[in-house]
Amino acid sequence: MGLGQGKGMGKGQEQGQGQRQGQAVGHSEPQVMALTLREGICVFYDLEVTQIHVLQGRSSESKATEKPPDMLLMEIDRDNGAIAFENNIQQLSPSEEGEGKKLFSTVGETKSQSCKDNENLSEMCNESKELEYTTASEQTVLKNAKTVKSEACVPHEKKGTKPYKCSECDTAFVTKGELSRHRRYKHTLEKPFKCTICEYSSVEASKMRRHVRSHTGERPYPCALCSYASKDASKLKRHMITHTGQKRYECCICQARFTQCGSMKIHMLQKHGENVPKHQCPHCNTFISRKSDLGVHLRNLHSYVEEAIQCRDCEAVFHERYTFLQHKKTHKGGKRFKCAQCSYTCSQRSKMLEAKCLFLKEVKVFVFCPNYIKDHDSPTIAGKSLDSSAERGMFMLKNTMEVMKILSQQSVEQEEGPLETLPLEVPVNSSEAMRPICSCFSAISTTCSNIQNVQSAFNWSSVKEIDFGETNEVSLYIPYFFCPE
DNA sequence: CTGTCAGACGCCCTCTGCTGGCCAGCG
DNA sequence: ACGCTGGCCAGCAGAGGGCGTCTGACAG
Ligand SMILES: [Zn+2]
Ligand SMILES: [Zn+2]
Ligand SMILES: [Zn+2]
Ligand SMILES: [Zn+2]
Ligand SMILES: [Zn+2]
Repeated sequence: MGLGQGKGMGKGQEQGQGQRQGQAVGHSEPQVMALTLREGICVFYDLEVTQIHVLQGRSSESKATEKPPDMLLMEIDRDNGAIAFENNIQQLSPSEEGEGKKLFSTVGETKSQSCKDNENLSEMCNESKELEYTTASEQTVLKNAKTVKSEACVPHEKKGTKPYKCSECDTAFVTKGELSRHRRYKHTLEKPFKCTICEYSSVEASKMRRHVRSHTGERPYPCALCSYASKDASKLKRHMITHTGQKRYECCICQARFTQCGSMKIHMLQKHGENVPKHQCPHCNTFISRKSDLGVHLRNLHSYVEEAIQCRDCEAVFHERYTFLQHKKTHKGGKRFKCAQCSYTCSQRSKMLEAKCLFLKEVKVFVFCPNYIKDHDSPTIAGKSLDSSAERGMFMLKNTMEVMKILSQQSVEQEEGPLETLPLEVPVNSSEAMRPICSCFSAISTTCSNIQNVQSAFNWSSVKEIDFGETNEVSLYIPYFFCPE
């Protein structure tokens, strides 16, 4: 028990001293999520920096800035509990932060503040020290008093007990070993322990042992209450909280409670933030607040579907759900099927079939990327000159589809070597990767009511006359409409 | 015996991504 | 009206960083 007490207390002190906010972990983005409430302004670290797009707010001052979005300003509107995010901020100095009030709390700490309840005694003792940094009126306390820095706030620490001071960041340690370990973590980045299976390396041997379990799947820490087993002890401890139903983290604005700190941070960002960056889908114009949800979106709507999706209203076939849904909309309302030979129109292929006004013809086309078209006034395939304007139109038609980049890359590689600027997300030279082309084209083709329109709109008249036979040809099905008569 | 040191252990933290329930919008 | 769908959301676990403390070996 003495151990536990000492540990908890030491931890609080250390983290107060460590003061990672300003120095920001050095090798990675600032990760500390402490919010410091000071004159209504909070510094909000640790926003996702991988986000793709920043939504423009209603106010035009949310202009693009060179500043990396590793931290944003968050202004609390006390009246409505909103937090406004801005891009330009000035960072509070650590001492300023120390004077601030923390916006985060844990339920346990709130209880320990009142110094009663049946909290684990040692825990209370550990946490009680943190109380002096908080006023009862404040809603929140940051776990472990993370932002508290000055030594005045660490009364048990005597000067001189940490004689080993880091020359690069002023952090002090009790032993030389701690200092050298700290230097490896923060400054030299020396990682003597290398994994033989992957590229991972670590500062400490124990970290390597822990890492190796991710390869072996070994789970030495079984839960006594369920079938779960963990790879390390702290994961099991975290898991056990799920059996108690305890929600240690509380949102200071709406008092919603959460099981994990990260959940609360996401909540605060998404629920109480304004101008919060969103993720834009690279394939469509959808903006999604969470990166993981964008992943779901990509899997559900933009992934290749092995089993072809057949449109009920026409011959179009799709391997991507999103394209299919877009296509379906074209059947809505308007009479998209028009006989090229008479005035008959209808909205569904089936009706056209009933009227014996539809048949489909297969044509083949080539695909080029914009760079290729740009660099080749007269692209050739199999020695045959192509109508560049027609091909250009062809490409422009398809340029929005990511998969076109794949094909484009393929065609460029054949003639010019790799193209460095186009990202690849599915394997090049994969026949599967080529299939969605049909879906793409089908979606586009629905904008034209007949082949004449298609030809005039995209200047395709020459396309179907070309003698094909190269690898990057694509079969398309163009609807022809005519009356049997 | 005592101090020092390296290695080991354990804790706490963050970031990340998946999952399934919820719910509003839409056909 | 109703079922479906897809974004929103909290729960949760995997992986890893950083550091306080313990422990055993060893030198003085
Ligand atoms: Zn340092
Ligand atoms: Zn490895
Ligand atoms: Zn369990
Ligand atoms: Zn809230
Ligand atoms: Zn999309």
